[in-house]
Amino acid sequence: MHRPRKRLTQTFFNRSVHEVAPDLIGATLRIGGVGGDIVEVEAYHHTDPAAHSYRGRTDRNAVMFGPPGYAYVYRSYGIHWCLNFVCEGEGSASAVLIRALHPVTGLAAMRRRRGMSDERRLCAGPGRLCEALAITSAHNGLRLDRPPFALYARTKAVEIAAGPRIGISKAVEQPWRYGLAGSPFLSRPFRGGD
DNA sequence: TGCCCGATTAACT
DNA sequence: GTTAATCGGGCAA
Repeated sequence: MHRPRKRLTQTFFNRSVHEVAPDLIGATLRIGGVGGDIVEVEAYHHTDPAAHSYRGRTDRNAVMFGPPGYAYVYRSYGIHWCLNFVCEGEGSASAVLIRALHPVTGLAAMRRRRGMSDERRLCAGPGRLCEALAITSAHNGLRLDRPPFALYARTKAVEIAAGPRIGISKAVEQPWRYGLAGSPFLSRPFRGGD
């Protein structure tokens, strides 16, 4: 006998990104039944110069200005897709970037989509993760508590590492990247020994 | 309008 | 270590 895992709903996301981001480490994310456990994320608050929402609303970032608990998907470098979860109250325009997963469910589909087999690299990076889960602009603005999304709270305590975010040029020293300490599925290790 | 840069990645040397 | 792929936003003109 076991309890069903707790689904993450709007209540979970209706908090500061700096609370939600570390709480997502160890949570389970599946899209269309394919996915795994979140091992790396980054927080982007609207007052943060590195956030897309910092300079105000545009067609691209409009979902960030809506209610929490929705997916914000954007095109990166004109090539890759990146997945974010919108947080805080409507209009706060803050989100958490999902950077890496420990692949668990639907490994064959992920390997096929990625064109490679190494589990450690299937979802180790925001663009790679979206390719493995077949996330595109079609997912932008979708609710996270309904299909095709399925999100569940972590079931065990985890050791969380924090450090500077990756690939940005503003607010580079803010330690708003969070990860599962020691995980082999991170896009990059944390300094000081993940 | 034109130009530069970016929450990236894989394939190079 | 470097580079190319490729597109939306921001800003100057």
